[in-house]
Amino acid sequence: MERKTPNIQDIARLAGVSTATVSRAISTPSVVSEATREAVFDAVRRTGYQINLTARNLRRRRTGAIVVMVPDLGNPFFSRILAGIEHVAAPAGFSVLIVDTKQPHAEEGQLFTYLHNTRADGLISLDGSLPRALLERLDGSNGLPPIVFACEWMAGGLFSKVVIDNAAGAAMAVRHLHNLGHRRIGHVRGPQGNVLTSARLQGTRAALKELGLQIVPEWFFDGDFSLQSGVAAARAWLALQERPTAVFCASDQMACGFISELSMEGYSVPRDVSVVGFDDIDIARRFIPPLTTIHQPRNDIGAEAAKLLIERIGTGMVAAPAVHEVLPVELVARQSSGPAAPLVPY
Amino acid sequence: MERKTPNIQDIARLAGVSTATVSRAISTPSVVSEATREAVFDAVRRTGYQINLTARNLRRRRTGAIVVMVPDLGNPFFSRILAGIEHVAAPAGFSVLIVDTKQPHAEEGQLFTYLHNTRADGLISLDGSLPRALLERLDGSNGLPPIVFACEWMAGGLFSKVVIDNAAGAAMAVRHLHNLGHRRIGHVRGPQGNVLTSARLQGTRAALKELGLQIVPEWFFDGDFSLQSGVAAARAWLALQERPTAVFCASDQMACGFISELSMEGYSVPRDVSVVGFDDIDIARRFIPPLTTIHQPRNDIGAEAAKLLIERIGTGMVAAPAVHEVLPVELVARQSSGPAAPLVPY
DNA sequence: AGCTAGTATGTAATCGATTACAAATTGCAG
DNA sequence: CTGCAATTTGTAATCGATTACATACTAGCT
Repeated sequence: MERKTPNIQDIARLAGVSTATVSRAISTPSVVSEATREAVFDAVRRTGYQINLTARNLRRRRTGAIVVMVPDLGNPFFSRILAGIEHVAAPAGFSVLIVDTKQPHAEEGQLFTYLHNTRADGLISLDGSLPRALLERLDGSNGLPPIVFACEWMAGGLFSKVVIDNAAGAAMAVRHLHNLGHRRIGHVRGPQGNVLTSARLQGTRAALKELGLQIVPEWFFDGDFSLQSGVAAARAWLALQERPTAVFCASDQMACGFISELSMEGYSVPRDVSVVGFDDIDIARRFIPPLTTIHQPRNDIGAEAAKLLIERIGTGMVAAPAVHEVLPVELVARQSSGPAAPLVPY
Repeated sequence: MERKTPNIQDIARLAGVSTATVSRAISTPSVVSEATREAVFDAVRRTGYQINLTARNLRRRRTGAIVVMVPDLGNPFFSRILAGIEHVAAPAGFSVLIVDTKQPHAEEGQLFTYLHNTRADGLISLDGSLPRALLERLDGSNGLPPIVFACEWMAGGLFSKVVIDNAAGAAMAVRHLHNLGHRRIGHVRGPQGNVLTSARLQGTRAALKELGLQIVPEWFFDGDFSLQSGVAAARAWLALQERPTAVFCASDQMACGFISELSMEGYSVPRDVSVVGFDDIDIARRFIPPLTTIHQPRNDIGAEAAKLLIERIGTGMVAAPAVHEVLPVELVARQSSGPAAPLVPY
């Protein structure tokens, strides 16, 4: 048994060549002669040699890793996006490093070490609320790694991003409800200050206005994308004197929480109120009733973001213009939305 | 603007000391004099110097990263476990690297490069079906990194693991149904060959036997933990002449799929059949009806696994005996399970 | 003053690869 | 047989930190 893992020197000795040749045989086989190549590969096989990536990366001035910043790892919404990222990054030779930005240890100082280019060659952020100060120092300008946002983004358009048309999605949801005959439509918002919240809110407002429907402030409920906040919205809905007959929730999780709470209180969806979600998470089609929602291609978002980032890393990340990719959304009509009840209760 | 990021030499020059002193000022501040320390820190501040982790890691012969192997990143069951791992690993100075073992690129050869110690200092696997051949070469013996399994594990007890008592959990579920008066109890299995599948199946069988209930083969449905397989099990249940009055599903996802499909066919839970799940995923408490299930402390599982691994990495990973940690599960009774109907229909 | 112990710093080797440059070898045309 | 280009290989510098060892200096004691 070896005392330690073999290194390139050991291979060189065994194959009777220099380390330079070993390196070449491994990285650019075409430039070494048939015979030497075989000798080297044979030595590699015999020893089980594995290249030391740390050393290679040091010399090549790269890390072979990309960091993904996730607002909340516990939220299943992100799982498929991560899968999409991993699906593209791994074959391209990049490891995927994940950071939960909402963890207490992820304060500005800590985050910066992740962004720094000795840790990763690039960064994908699913969190649009990273401290500005942090990012201004980044994105290629100072030799620091390129950044791509996905799902969420930062105002200003400075950074590349892969997103969906949130306003359009929201408008689709509202129009769908309108088509079903609903004229009193409410909305459960995402968390304050979130870009998705404002985009979906704005889309909702615009569609309501366009359809000539009134915008009733009491019908706009606070939320934060979580199940629990959907529950809270349902309680608020129950407390209303005049209730909207349909509610568009800015996330499926909130829609589930909303329906669940109403159901516990003896109300039924869509009989008593129609509900539309946003995201099309896995459970949506199997919720009871199955959720009408705006489908987001989560896998593709992750994959596209990774593709974009890796491209940037490859091109020496010179201050290329930011790319803004917008992926399509579609309405998936299921059973949580139905025709509006006649104006006068039967 | 600098042409490139500053390195330790630049700091040394600026502070008027040697690189050795800079290194010491940063890693072990107590051994340098007050004055020098200040000079160094000042230079660091002025330049925005960030240590090059690749170089440090090369010299220290470590990577500062741990790899987590996830059977299916798209499955939300794993999200909280990842969060638990990240929560412990990040403050301890380890980055978390994730690999989806079910991706096509994750073949044996590829996987091995992840396991190799130039990539990571240790490995947490949530996948109990890694190729044996792969693992036999690992776990400290050859200077390769230590491994901890979490949730799933590999038969043989060679590796450390953090798990729950799956058989006990299954037995709790069965006993709960028995207490409610059910005498005809079925089970939806996990995927073939999975350790969780067999443990939960075995626990189910044992409890049935202990309670003097019959074990009817037709009441044991195939599944693979997914929503869709729960749907399939529901169809199988519907097709039966003699149906069990209660079904224990080996995962919440299957339980949701099962209930959902029955509901679409006009059946209602728990009126027509009681259902118990396993895992207590986030949506469980908000499903309709809220799911009775076996609660797994997913966050803790991840955190414990990370703690264990990091400990091992710290102690130079000499062939320490494998540690097998078993975390407690508990039954959470909600509304998907109810009293058995009287033997003769009303 | 002379000696010891302790503190602070510098010199240079080292981690394990990559690669610019030089040198050696081979092939072939003239 | 000579000369030149093309191919293959080796030498040694390099990436950016850490650390063993050596050295310089200070303080305290006899």
